Amino acid sequence: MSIRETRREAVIDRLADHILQAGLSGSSLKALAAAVGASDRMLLYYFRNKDDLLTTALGRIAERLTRLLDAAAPPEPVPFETLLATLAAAMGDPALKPYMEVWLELVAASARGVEPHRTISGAIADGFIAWAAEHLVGEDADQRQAQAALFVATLDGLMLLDAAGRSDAAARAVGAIRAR
Amino acid sequence: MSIRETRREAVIDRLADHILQAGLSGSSLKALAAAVGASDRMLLYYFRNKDDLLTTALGRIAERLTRLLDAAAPPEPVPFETLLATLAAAMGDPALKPYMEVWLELVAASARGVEPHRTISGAIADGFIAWAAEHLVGEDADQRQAQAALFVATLDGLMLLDAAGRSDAAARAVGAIRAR
DNA sequence: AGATTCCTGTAGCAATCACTACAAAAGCAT
DNA sequence: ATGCTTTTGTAGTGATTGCTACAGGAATCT
Repeated sequence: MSIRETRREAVIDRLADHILQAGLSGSSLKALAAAVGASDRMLLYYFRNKDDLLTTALGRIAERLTRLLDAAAPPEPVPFETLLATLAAAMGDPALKPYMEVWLELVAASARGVEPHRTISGAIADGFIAWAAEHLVGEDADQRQAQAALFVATLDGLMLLDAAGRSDAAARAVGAIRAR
Repeated sequence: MSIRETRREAVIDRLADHILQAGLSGSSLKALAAAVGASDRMLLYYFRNKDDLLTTALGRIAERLTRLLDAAAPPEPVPFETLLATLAAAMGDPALKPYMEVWLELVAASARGVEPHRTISGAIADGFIAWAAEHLVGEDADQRQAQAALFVATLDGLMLLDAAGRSDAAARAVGAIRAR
Protein backbone atom coordinates (compact mmCIF):
# COMPACT_ATOMS: atom_id res chain seq x y z
CA MET A 1 0.00 0.00 0.00
CA SER A 2 1.46 3.33 -1.06
CA ILE A 3 1.88 6.21 1.35
CA ARG A 4 -0.97 7.97 -0.33
CA GLU A 5 -3.29 5.02 0.13
CA THR A 6 -2.31 4.58 3.74
CA ARG A 7 -3.01 8.20 4.51
CA ARG A 8 -6.19 8.13 2.52
CA GLU A 9 -7.36 5.26 4.67
CA ALA A 10 -6.71 7.21 7.85
CA VAL A 11 -8.43 10.23 6.36
CA ILE A 12 -11.54 8.22 5.52
CA ASP A 13 -11.96 7.23 9.15
CA ARG A 14 -11.69 10.79 10.33
CA LEU A 15 -14.14 11.89 7.67
CA ALA A 16 -16.58 9.25 8.86
CA ASP A 17 -16.13 10.47 12.43
CA HIS A 18 -16.91 14.02 11.48
CA ILE A 19 -19.90 13.21 9.30
CA LEU A 20 -21.39 11.14 12.10
CA GLN A 21 -20.89 13.94 14.54
CA ALA A 22 -21.87 16.95 12.44
CA GLY A 23 -24.16 15.39 9.87
CA LEU A 24 -24.05 15.77 6.12
CA SER A 25 -25.32 19.34 6.36
CA GLY A 26 -22.41 20.19 8.63
CA SER A 27 -19.89 18.58 6.33
CA SER A 28 -18.60 21.21 3.96
CA LEU A 29 -15.17 20.57 2.51
CA LYS A 30 -13.68 23.18 4.81
CA ALA A 31 -15.29 21.67 7.89
CA LEU A 32 -14.23 18.17 6.90
CA ALA A 33 -10.70 19.38 6.21
CA ALA A 34 -10.48 20.98 9.63
CA ALA A 35 -11.69 17.78 11.25
CA VAL A 36 -9.08 15.80 9.35
CA GLY A 37 -6.35 18.29 10.12
CA ALA A 38 -5.69 19.14 6.52
CA SER A 39 -6.77 21.70 3.97
CA ASP A 40 -9.73 21.34 1.67
CA ARG A 41 -7.15 21.38 -1.07
CA MET A 42 -5.75 18.10 0.24
CA LEU A 43 -9.14 16.44 0.44
CA LEU A 44 -9.58 17.14 -3.23
CA TYR A 45 -6.23 15.59 -3.81
CA TYR A 46 -7.24 12.38 -2.09
CA PHE A 47 -10.68 12.39 -3.69
CA ARG A 48 -11.76 13.34 -7.19
CA ASN A 49 -14.49 15.60 -5.87
CA LYS A 50 -16.91 15.87 -2.99
CA ASP A 51 -19.23 13.16 -4.32
CA ASP A 52 -16.34 10.75 -4.42
CA LEU A 53 -15.41 11.72 -0.89
CA LEU A 54 -18.95 11.28 0.38
CA THR A 55 -19.45 7.95 -1.32
CA THR A 56 -16.25 6.65 0.23
CA ALA A 57 -16.88 8.03 3.71
CA LEU A 58 -20.50 6.88 3.76
CA GLY A 59 -19.34 3.45 2.72
CA ARG A 60 -17.08 3.39 5.73
CA ILE A 61 -19.95 4.53 7.92
CA ALA A 62 -22.15 1.74 6.57
CA GLU A 63 -19.44 -0.80 7.40
CA ARG A 64 -19.25 0.46 10.94
CA LEU A 65 -23.00 0.36 11.35
CA THR A 66 -23.12 -3.21 10.13
CA ARG A 67 -20.63 -4.15 12.82
CA LEU A 68 -22.64 -2.31 15.48
CA LEU A 69 -25.86 -3.99 14.40
CA ASP A 70 -24.25 -7.40 14.44
CA ALA A 71 -23.08 -6.72 17.96
CA ALA A 72 -26.56 -5.71 19.05
CA ALA A 73 -28.35 -8.61 17.36
CA PRO A 74 -29.28 -11.88 19.06
CA PRO A 75 -27.01 -14.80 18.03
CA GLU A 76 -29.90 -16.95 16.77
CA PRO A 77 -32.81 -15.99 14.50
CA VAL A 78 -35.76 -14.70 16.55
CA PRO A 79 -39.39 -13.74 15.91
CA PHE A 80 -40.31 -10.34 14.52
CA GLU A 81 -41.48 -8.84 17.82
CA THR A 82 -38.36 -9.96 19.65
CA LEU A 83 -35.97 -8.56 17.07
CA LEU A 84 -37.84 -5.28 16.95
CA ALA A 85 -37.85 -4.87 20.72
CA THR A 86 -34.13 -5.64 20.82
CA LEU A 87 -33.23 -3.20 18.08
CA ALA A 88 -35.60 -0.50 19.28
CA ALA A 89 -33.84 -0.65 22.62
CA ALA A 90 -30.43 -0.56 20.94
CA MET A 91 -31.49 2.48 18.97
CA GLY A 92 -31.62 4.40 22.21
CA ASP A 93 -27.89 3.85 22.47
CA PRO A 94 -26.11 7.17 21.96
CA ALA A 95 -23.52 5.36 19.86
CA LEU A 96 -26.17 4.47 17.30
CA LYS A 97 -28.00 7.78 17.18
CA PRO A 98 -25.54 9.54 14.84
CA TYR A 99 -25.94 6.75 12.35
CA MET A 100 -29.69 7.17 12.39
CA GLU A 101 -29.39 10.89 11.85
CA VAL A 102 -27.11 10.47 8.87
CA TRP A 103 -29.37 7.77 7.50
CA LEU A 104 -32.30 10.17 7.65
CA GLU A 105 -30.40 12.95 5.93
CA LEU A 106 -29.33 10.51 3.26
CA VAL A 107 -32.84 9.28 2.58
CA ALA A 108 -34.29 12.78 2.55
CA ALA A 109 -31.82 13.74 -0.16
CA SER A 110 -32.48 10.48 -1.95
CA ALA A 111 -36.19 11.26 -2.07
CA ARG A 112 -35.30 14.37 -4.04
CA GLY A 113 -33.20 12.29 -6.40
CA VAL A 114 -29.88 13.79 -5.34
CA GLU A 115 -26.79 11.81 -6.25
CA PRO A 116 -24.78 10.12 -4.89
CA HIS A 117 -27.25 9.99 -2.01
CA ARG A 118 -29.88 8.09 -3.92
CA THR A 119 -27.54 5.29 -4.96
CA ILE A 120 -25.96 5.02 -1.55
CA SER A 121 -29.20 4.91 0.41
CA GLY A 122 -30.59 2.23 -1.87
CA ALA A 123 -27.57 0.07 -1.17
CA ILE A 124 -27.81 0.69 2.56
CA ALA A 125 -31.51 -0.16 2.59
CA ASP A 126 -30.72 -3.44 0.84
CA GLY A 127 -28.09 -4.13 3.48
CA PHE A 128 -30.58 -3.45 6.27
CA ILE A 129 -33.15 -5.79 4.78
CA ALA A 130 -30.62 -8.55 4.18
CA TRP A 131 -29.42 -8.17 7.73
CA ALA A 132 -32.94 -8.43 9.10
CA ALA A 133 -33.72 -11.47 6.95
CA GLU A 134 -30.77 -13.25 8.50
CA HIS A 135 -31.93 -12.58 12.01
CA LEU A 136 -35.60 -13.42 11.61
CA VAL A 137 -37.07 -16.90 12.01
CA GLY A 138 -39.07 -18.47 9.19
CA GLU A 139 -38.69 -21.24 6.66
CA ASP A 140 -39.96 -19.66 3.50
CA ALA A 141 -37.24 -17.40 2.14
CA ASP A 142 -39.67 -15.15 0.27
CA GLN A 143 -41.81 -14.70 3.31
CA ARG A 144 -38.77 -13.95 5.43
CA GLN A 145 -37.71 -11.35 2.92
CA ALA A 146 -41.09 -9.65 3.17
CA GLN A 147 -40.96 -9.81 6.95
CA ALA A 148 -37.51 -8.29 6.85
CA ALA A 149 -38.75 -5.41 4.70
CA LEU A 150 -41.56 -4.79 7.14
CA PHE A 151 -39.09 -4.95 9.98
CA VAL A 152 -36.85 -2.32 8.43
CA ALA A 153 -39.82 -0.12 7.65
CA THR A 154 -41.11 -0.33 11.20
CA LEU A 155 -37.73 0.31 12.76
CA ASP A 156 -37.07 3.23 10.45
CA GLY A 157 -40.48 4.61 11.26
CA LEU A 158 -39.76 4.44 14.98
CA MET A 159 -36.51 6.25 14.37
CA LEU A 160 -38.35 8.88 12.40
CA LEU A 161 -40.80 9.49 15.23
CA ASP A 162 -37.84 9.83 17.52
CA ALA A 163 -36.23 12.32 15.18
CA ALA A 164 -39.42 14.36 15.17
CA GLY A 165 -39.02 14.68 18.92
CA ARG A 166 -41.69 12.12 19.74
CA SER A 167 -39.64 9.42 21.42
CA ASP A 168 -42.52 8.88 23.85
CA ALA A 169 -44.82 7.97 20.98
CA ALA A 170 -42.13 5.70 19.57
CA ALA A 171 -41.90 3.91 22.90
CA ARG A 172 -45.67 3.47 23.01
CA ALA A 173 -45.55 2.10 19.48
CA VAL A 174 -43.04 -0.54 20.50
CA GLY A 175 -45.38 -1.56 23.27
CA ALA A 176 -48.26 -1.83 20.83
CA ILE A 177 -46.43 -4.39 18.72
CA ARG A 178 -46.65 -7.10 21.33
CA ALA A 179 -50.30 -6.32 21.88
CA ARG A 180 -51.22 -6.99 18.28
CA MET B 1 -58.50 42.11 6.03
CA SER B 2 -55.99 44.67 4.86
CA ILE B 3 -54.52 44.60 1.39
CA ARG B 4 -51.26 43.41 2.84
CA GLU B 5 -52.93 40.52 4.59
CA THR B 6 -54.88 39.53 1.51
CA ARG B 7 -51.74 39.46 -0.59
CA ARG B 8 -49.85 37.65 2.11
CA GLU B 9 -52.50 34.95 2.08
CA ALA B 10 -52.13 34.49 -1.68
CA VAL B 11 -48.36 34.46 -1.32
CA ILE B 12 -48.51 31.72 1.30
CA ASP B 13 -50.32 29.41 -1.07
CA ARG B 14 -47.79 29.97 -3.81
CA LEU B 15 -44.97 29.41 -1.35
CA ALA B 16 -46.55 26.13 -0.32
CA ASP B 17 -46.84 25.15 -3.97
CA HIS B 18 -43.19 25.80 -4.60
CA ILE B 19 -41.92 24.09 -1.47
CA LEU B 20 -43.93 21.00 -2.34
CA GLN B 21 -42.54 20.97 -5.83
CA ALA B 22 -38.90 21.87 -5.18
CA GLY B 23 -38.43 20.75 -1.60
CA LEU B 24 -36.97 22.70 1.27
CA SER B 25 -33.49 22.40 -0.18
CA GLY B 26 -34.71 24.01 -3.38
CA SER B 27 -36.42 26.82 -1.54
CA SER B 28 -33.99 29.68 -1.24
CA LEU B 29 -35.53 33.10 -0.85
CA LYS B 30 -34.68 33.93 -4.45
CA ALA B 31 -36.27 30.73 -5.76
CA LEU B 32 -39.36 31.24 -3.64
CA ALA B 33 -39.61 34.85 -4.76
CA ALA B 34 -39.43 33.83 -8.41
CA ALA B 35 -42.16 31.25 -7.84
CA VAL B 36 -44.34 33.86 -6.19
CA GLY B 37 -43.63 36.43 -8.87
CA ALA B 38 -42.03 38.87 -6.50
CA SER B 39 -38.57 39.80 -5.27
CA ASP B 40 -36.87 38.28 -2.26
CA ARG B 41 -37.05 41.75 -0.84
CA MET B 42 -40.85 41.51 -0.84
CA LEU B 43 -40.89 38.15 0.87
CA LEU B 44 -38.92 39.68 3.69
CA TYR B 45 -41.46 42.42 3.79
CA TYR B 46 -44.33 39.99 4.23
CA PHE B 47 -42.38 37.83 6.66
CA ARG B 48 -40.01 38.78 9.45
CA ASN B 49 -37.34 36.37 8.17
CA LYS B 50 -37.04 33.03 6.46
CA ASP B 51 -37.92 31.04 9.57
CA ASP B 52 -41.16 32.96 9.85
CA LEU B 53 -41.84 32.32 6.18
CA LEU B 54 -41.13 28.61 6.48
CA THR B 55 -43.20 28.17 9.59
CA THR B 56 -46.15 29.83 7.90
CA ALA B 57 -45.82 28.01 4.60
CA LEU B 58 -45.28 24.62 6.24
CA GLY B 59 -48.35 25.26 8.35
CA ARG B 60 -50.31 25.74 5.17
CA ILE B 61 -48.83 22.55 3.75
CA ALA B 62 -49.82 20.63 6.88
CA GLU B 63 -53.40 21.92 6.51
CA ARG B 64 -53.53 20.72 2.94
CA LEU B 65 -52.14 17.31 3.85
CA THR B 66 -54.73 16.88 6.57
CA ARG B 67 -57.44 17.51 4.01
CA LEU B 68 -55.88 15.02 1.60
CA LEU B 69 -55.57 12.39 4.29
CA ASP B 70 -59.16 12.88 5.35
CA ALA B 71 -60.22 12.38 1.77
CA ALA B 72 -58.22 9.18 1.51
CA ALA B 73 -59.38 7.74 4.83
CA PRO B 74 -62.30 5.35 5.26
CA PRO B 75 -65.41 7.01 6.75
CA GLU B 76 -65.60 4.64 9.72
CA PRO B 77 -62.83 3.48 12.07
CA VAL B 78 -61.15 0.35 10.72
CA PRO B 79 -58.59 -2.21 11.96
CA PHE B 80 -54.88 -1.49 11.79
CA GLU B 81 -54.16 -3.64 8.75
CA THR B 82 -57.01 -2.15 6.78
CA LEU B 83 -56.03 1.44 7.47
CA LEU B 84 -52.43 0.71 6.62
CA ALA B 85 -53.27 -0.97 3.34
CA THR B 86 -55.53 1.94 2.42
CA LEU B 87 -52.97 4.61 3.25
CA ALA B 88 -50.07 2.70 1.74
CA ALA B 89 -52.01 2.58 -1.50
CA ALA B 90 -52.84 6.27 -1.26
CA MET B 91 -49.18 7.06 -0.72
CA GLY B 92 -48.53 5.89 -4.25
CA ASP B 93 -50.66 8.80 -5.41
CA PRO B 94 -48.42 11.37 -7.09
CA ALA B 95 -50.39 14.10 -5.37
CA LEU B 96 -49.21 12.84 -1.98
CA LYS B 97 -45.59 12.19 -2.84
CA PRO B 98 -44.39 15.81 -2.53
CA TYR B 99 -45.80 15.95 0.96
CA MET B 100 -43.86 12.86 1.92
CA GLU B 101 -40.66 14.28 0.53
CA VAL B 102 -41.05 17.52 2.45
CA TRP B 103 -41.93 15.56 5.57
CA LEU B 104 -38.71 13.61 5.26
CA GLU B 105 -36.62 16.71 4.77
CA LEU B 106 -38.28 18.28 7.76
CA VAL B 107 -37.63 15.31 10.01
CA ALA B 108 -34.02 14.97 8.87
CA ALA B 109 -33.39 18.58 9.84
CA SER B 110 -35.29 18.05 13.06
CA ALA B 111 -33.04 15.15 13.96
CA ARG B 112 -30.14 17.59 13.90
CA GLY B 113 -32.04 19.99 16.11
CA VAL B 114 -32.51 22.67 13.47
CA GLU B 115 -35.19 25.24 14.17
CA PRO B 116 -37.92 25.86 13.21
CA HIS B 117 -37.91 22.40 11.68
CA ARG B 118 -37.80 20.60 14.99
CA THR B 119 -40.83 22.36 16.42
CA ILE B 120 -42.82 22.04 13.22
CA SER B 121 -42.17 18.36 12.71
CA GLY B 122 -43.11 17.58 16.29
CA ALA B 123 -46.45 19.26 15.76
CA ILE B 124 -47.02 17.47 12.47
CA ALA B 125 -46.18 14.10 14.03
CA ASP B 126 -48.74 14.78 16.75
CA GLY B 127 -51.27 15.58 14.07
CA PHE B 128 -50.53 12.35 12.25
CA ILE B 129 -50.95 10.28 15.39
CA ALA B 130 -54.18 12.03 16.38
CA TRP B 131 -55.50 11.48 12.89
CA ALA B 132 -54.63 7.78 13.01
CA ALA B 133 -56.20 7.37 16.46
CA GLU B 134 -59.47 8.71 15.08
CA HIS B 135 -59.52 6.23 12.24
CA LEU B 136 -58.56 3.11 14.14
CA VAL B 137 -61.00 0.81 15.90
CA GLY B 138 -60.55 0.04 19.59
CA GLU B 139 -62.30 0.86 22.87
CA ASP B 140 -59.40 1.68 25.13
CA ALA B 141 -58.22 5.19 24.30
CA ASP B 142 -54.70 4.58 25.56
CA GLN B 143 -54.36 1.44 23.54
CA ARG B 144 -55.69 3.19 20.47
CA GLN B 145 -53.14 5.93 20.97
CA ALA B 146 -50.33 3.38 21.04
CA GLN B 147 -51.72 1.65 17.98
CA ALA B 148 -51.87 5.01 16.26
CA ALA B 149 -48.23 5.68 17.07
CA LEU B 150 -47.28 2.29 15.66
CA PHE B 151 -49.38 3.02 12.62
CA VAL B 152 -47.62 6.30 11.93
CA ALA B 153 -44.23 4.70 12.49
CA THR B 154 -45.00 1.88 10.07
CA LEU B 155 -46.40 4.16 7.41
CA ASP B 156 -43.46 6.53 7.73
CA GLY B 157 -41.10 3.60 7.49
CA LEU B 158 -42.74 2.41 4.29
CA MET B 159 -42.39 5.90 2.91
CA LEU B 160 -38.75 5.94 3.88
CA LEU B 161 -38.09 2.68 2.05
CA ASP B 162 -39.80 4.19 -0.95
CA ALA B 163 -37.62 7.29 -0.71
CA ALA B 164 -34.54 5.09 -0.63
CA GLY B 165 -35.62 3.74 -4.00
CA ARG B 166 -36.93 0.47 -2.61
CA SER B 167 -40.62 0.73 -3.39
CA ASP B 168 -40.62 -2.98 -4.20
CA ALA B 169 -39.50 -3.81 -0.68
CA ALA B 170 -42.12 -1.44 0.69
CA ALA B 171 -44.79 -3.23 -1.29
CA ARG B 172 -43.60 -6.59 0.02
CA ALA B 173 -43.68 -5.19 3.54
CA VAL B 174 -47.31 -4.17 3.15
CA GLY B 175 -48.07 -7.72 2.09
CA ALA B 176 -46.29 -9.08 5.15
CA ILE B 177 -48.56 -7.15 7.48
CA ARG B 178 -51.61 -9.25 6.67
CA ALA B 179 -49.55 -12.41 7.03
CA ARG B 180 -48.59 -11.68 10.61
C1' DA C 1 23.49 16.13 -10.62
C1' DG C 2 19.51 16.66 -13.35
C1' DA C 3 15.03 15.60 -14.55
C1' DT C 4 10.55 14.05 -13.39
C1' DT C 5 6.87 13.04 -10.75
C1' DC C 6 4.44 13.51 -6.39
C1' DC C 7 2.75 16.24 -2.67
C1' DT C 8 0.86 20.47 -0.45
C1' DG C 9 0.19 25.46 0.72
C1' DT C 10 -1.73 30.07 -0.74
C1' DA C 11 -4.81 32.45 -2.85
C1' DG C 12 -8.63 33.10 -5.35
C1' DC C 13 -12.63 31.90 -8.44
C1' DA C 14 -17.73 32.58 -9.45
C1' DA C 15 -21.99 31.33 -7.43
C1' DT C 16 -25.15 31.32 -3.78
C1' DC C 17 -26.93 32.24 0.83
C1' DA C 18 -30.06 35.23 4.08
C1' DC C 19 -30.52 39.72 4.80
C1' DT C 20 -30.33 45.11 4.71
C1' DA C 21 -29.54 50.26 3.62
C1' DC C 22 -31.33 53.51 0.85
C1' DA C 23 -34.43 55.71 -1.71
C1' DA C 24 -38.04 56.21 -5.12
C1' DA C 25 -42.82 55.44 -5.74
C1' DA C 26 -47.57 54.88 -4.51
C1' DG C 27 -51.34 55.62 -1.86
C1' DC C 28 -53.94 58.35 1.36
C1' DA C 29 -55.47 61.91 4.70
C1' DT C 30 -55.65 66.71 5.40
C1' DA D 1 -51.04 70.27 -3.10
C1' DT D 2 -48.58 68.92 1.36
C1' DG D 3 -47.09 65.74 4.44
C1' DC D 4 -47.12 60.92 6.03
C1' DT D 5 -47.11 55.98 5.93
C1' DT D 6 -46.95 51.88 3.24
C1' DT D 7 -45.05 49.43 -0.43
C1' DT D 8 -41.45 48.20 -3.78
C1' DG D 9 -36.95 48.22 -6.56
C1' DT D 10 -31.86 48.42 -6.76
C1' DA D 11 -27.93 47.28 -5.18
C1' DG D 12 -25.04 45.58 -2.05
C1' DT D 13 -23.38 43.27 2.44
C1' DG D 14 -20.21 39.58 4.35
C1' DA D 15 -20.15 34.74 4.70
C1' DT D 16 -19.91 30.24 2.68
C1' DT D 17 -20.12 26.87 -1.08
C1' DG D 18 -17.21 23.41 -4.16
C1' DC D 19 -13.41 23.76 -6.72
C1' DT D 20 -8.96 25.33 -9.30
C1' DA D 21 -4.50 27.78 -10.96
C1' DC D 22 -0.11 28.33 -9.67
C1' DA D 23 3.95 27.40 -7.69
C1' DG D 24 7.29 25.82 -4.26
C1' DG D 25 9.11 21.83 -2.03
C1' DA D 26 10.01 16.90 -1.43
C1' DA D 27 10.88 12.58 -3.00
C1' DT D 28 12.29 9.43 -6.54
C1' DC D 29 14.45 7.88 -10.74
C1' DT D 30 18.24 8.01 -14.31
